[in-house]
Amino acid sequence: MGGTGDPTGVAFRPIRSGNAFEECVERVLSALKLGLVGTGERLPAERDLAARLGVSRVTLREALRSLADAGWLEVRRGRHGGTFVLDRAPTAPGRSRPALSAAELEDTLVLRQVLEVGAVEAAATSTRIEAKARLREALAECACAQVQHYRRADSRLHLDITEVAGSPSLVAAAADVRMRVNDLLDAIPLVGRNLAHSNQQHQRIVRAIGRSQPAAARAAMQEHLEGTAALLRGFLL
Amino acid sequence: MGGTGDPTGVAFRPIRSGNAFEECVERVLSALKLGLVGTGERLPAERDLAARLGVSRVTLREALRSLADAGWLEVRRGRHGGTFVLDRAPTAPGRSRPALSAAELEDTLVLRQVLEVGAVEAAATSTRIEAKARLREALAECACAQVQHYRRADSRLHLDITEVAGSPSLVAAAADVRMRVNDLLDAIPLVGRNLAHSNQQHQRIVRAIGRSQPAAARAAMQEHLEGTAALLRGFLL
DNA sequence: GCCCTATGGTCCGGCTCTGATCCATTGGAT
DNA sequence: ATCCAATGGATCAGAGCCGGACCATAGGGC
Repeated sequence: MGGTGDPTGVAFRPIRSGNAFEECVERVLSALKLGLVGTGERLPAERDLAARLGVSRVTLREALRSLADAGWLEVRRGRHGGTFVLDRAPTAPGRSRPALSAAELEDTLVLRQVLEVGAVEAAATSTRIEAKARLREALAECACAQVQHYRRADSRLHLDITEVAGSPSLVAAAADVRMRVNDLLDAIPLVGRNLAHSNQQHQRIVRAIGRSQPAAARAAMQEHLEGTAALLRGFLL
Repeated sequence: MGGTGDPTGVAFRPIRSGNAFEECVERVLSALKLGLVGTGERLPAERDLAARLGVSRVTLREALRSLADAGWLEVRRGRHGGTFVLDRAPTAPGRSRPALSAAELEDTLVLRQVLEVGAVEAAATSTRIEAKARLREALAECACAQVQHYRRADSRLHLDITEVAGSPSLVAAAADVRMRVNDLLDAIPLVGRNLAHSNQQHQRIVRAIGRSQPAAARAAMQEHLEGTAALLRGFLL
């Protein structure tokens, strides 16, 4: 598993992961699933969003259209119109994971481990008090989140933690791997018991960051991640 | 610096970093600069490489053409033809860095810190003996590398270390940030004194990985990175 | 000497995406 | 009541890119 011995595999991997339309759907869906835009909130105007994504408005519109058709978004016209996030997540079609190899799973888990543990350590050595203050809000929202919205609040909290480290590129990488992990988690059941445990660990992590204790933050995050890692290894292998 | 408070910045970042042609040039150039294909070696055949990069052959050819014009590559036709890597690196046009902000520098350095320190720790807990054996070769090549080729050997060694961690995605991320750091390093002088020091640290790192001592590997890598980080902060700010 | 194969070199039809322009709709400001 | 501004809706010419086919070149096997 892992390296095949061919060093060029890194540089010569595919440039495009899909066409522009698919990428747009993916990105907007990420924003929804990661809790970056909440229920009822409005996405940026089509012209703005298209510019931000570096994509033509026509292409973006197709993506938004398909997400609206799928029940994720609602589009309103007029003066204060826009694209709004609906509450009801579409009924996930129980598509079983198509033969996830052990190597792919390990790839995702190792990457997440490196990114999130490293990020939380950097966050604990950071002095961004505003960003740290935001963590307490996210922590509270996560603690009182309903079960069907827990994944979203959890992801948002983790990204807010990563944000404290002060590296936008790191946040982007963490968001990507987070989406991959979430896709895997969709395939296994979510038990309430894990939620309470998870919230305790979140609290420890945020506290360690607030007190600028890198080692404690590291340890807490490592333990936290080990939980879902074991869960995934157990269910998917 | 860092987070602007807008959480959607992560998801709504540009989808394409450039056109297909530019991306191809970038990728092949990475393979050369990171030492993934050595001097005199042959790149994959155009048809293969185009398929691997997920790009049309026409587009790839334009990229190879421009790299050949720039003196990086030589193209030969016929039975055992192909695209070969030339020895002489083209004379870098002394383009001064166009106003690198402190935030951008910190972004790159934090990301590298997280990725490489995390990777070396994962590598030290890994059991990939073949990959670990490769490290000693890379270490030796790096130790006896000529000054003008040092950057390449150094990059290759670091990527080989990352490879031991067993996560292809992690290697890809590390390669990206490595290129960013190399671009920054191009702007500052390279002193021979740093090289000897660097080689000692490399040795410590590889040894710790070989002996499966994660904490020692972490510490050695952290110290190693801190050196160039301080160098960059000093010269670029 | 002939042919076969693996490579680069060239061209073309068609698809995707872009950039721009204009239209349609809504609600607030005057 | 009228106008205006901010939004989504629609269309089109052209650029960029792709997939495939074919040609050109060199070396090795027969």
